[in-house]
Amino acid sequence: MKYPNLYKAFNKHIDLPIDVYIDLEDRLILKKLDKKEFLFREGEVVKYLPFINDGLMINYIVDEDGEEHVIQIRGTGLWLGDLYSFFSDLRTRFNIQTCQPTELLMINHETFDYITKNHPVYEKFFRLNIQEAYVQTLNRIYNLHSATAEERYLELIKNIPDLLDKIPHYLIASYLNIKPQSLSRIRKSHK
Amino acid sequence: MKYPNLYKAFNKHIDLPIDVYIDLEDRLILKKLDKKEFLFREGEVVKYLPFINDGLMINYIVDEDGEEHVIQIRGTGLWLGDLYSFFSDLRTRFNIQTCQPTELLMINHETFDYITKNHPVYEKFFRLNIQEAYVQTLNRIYNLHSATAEERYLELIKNIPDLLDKIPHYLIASYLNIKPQSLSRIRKSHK
DNA sequence: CGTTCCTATTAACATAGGTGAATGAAATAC
DNA sequence: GTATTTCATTCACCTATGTTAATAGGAACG
Repeated sequence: MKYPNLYKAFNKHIDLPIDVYIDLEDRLILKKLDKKEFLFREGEVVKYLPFINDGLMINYIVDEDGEEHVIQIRGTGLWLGDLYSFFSDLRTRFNIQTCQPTELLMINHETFDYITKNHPVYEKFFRLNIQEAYVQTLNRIYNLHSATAEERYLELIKNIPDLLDKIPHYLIASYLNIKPQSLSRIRKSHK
Repeated sequence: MKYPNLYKAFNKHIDLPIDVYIDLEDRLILKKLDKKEFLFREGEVVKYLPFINDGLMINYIVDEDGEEHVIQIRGTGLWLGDLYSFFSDLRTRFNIQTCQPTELLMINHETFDYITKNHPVYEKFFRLNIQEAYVQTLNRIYNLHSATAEERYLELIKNIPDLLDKIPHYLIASYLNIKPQSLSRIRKSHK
């Protein structure tokens, strides 16, 4: 087994026999990106389902004023791409970029069709995986509605204590839906 | 065919043969709720996948201060429940309530297992359906990040012009993440 | 039918967070 | 190693939205 992180990620939702896993592992596309590299950008059609085997990435959208809005921050052991673009063949709205050198394991359409056809358990996995991501984003909306900027900041660094060292503060500010100046102000009041 | 709305909803994502649809339709549980009735509440384990055949519902979470935060508003032709609770058997955080008399078509576990086993196309449908909902919530986060309260209001009434007549303004305000007083203020400036 | 409660609106005031500008530190480029 | 850009921080000031309170119209209820 070359990628235990991936195997572990599958087994969070389903019981995956080793040989069924290996059948997929042999077909994965390995991709290594440097810091600040793009996996894909707005306007492209996404051709892969990417799993972050090691690293850290963000998903952001640029608005009409050219401002970047960080929608997701995800690291090792998680998936981050655009399922919708992948499955619909429509252009994505998202920009997916690394925050540090990152190793990705990617599934293309051919492999996805092969594994779901031959091992239906994978279809179930992807359904459960998306469900979890979906509920997470609903909770994120609740968080944006019910918590102040300060509370969101404290919760974030509680969940990911070393995040401040790993990615620029202005991206964290964007994720928290505040300006870098406000993040500074909040951080100052907690020193 | 008793429920063309449902058949149409399936065919948005997949090609569903009539007989495969009928096999499901015969197993649906029909539920009629009055205005302001609950489909389920926080703390319950959700036993059904509910489709809104006719009506309007909201999903809200109550915070520690007792304040309600409307996370979703969904009407005829859409699904609204808690997939995560349904599939994980864990208690839900959500309160799902009608805003007007509503007719629901519900799938229980037995039926879900039966139809996905006998007609794999349904498994695919639910995956695609969740994906769409997931991308919608990501866009909602983007909207909360990039648009002002006023812009969110204008976009909402553009998309659902008669919403103001259908549900209390304080629920719309909550969905927009503002107070009723602010909604009044915004509405006043657009008369 | 009047009473009670709930909702929407308005206004005066308060505040969290935004804006713009200045500074220095750190990263990157040459 | 120096020059240049990028990033984090601070400050003074501003604005959108929250807060509190008062009012009034309707719906629900006995």
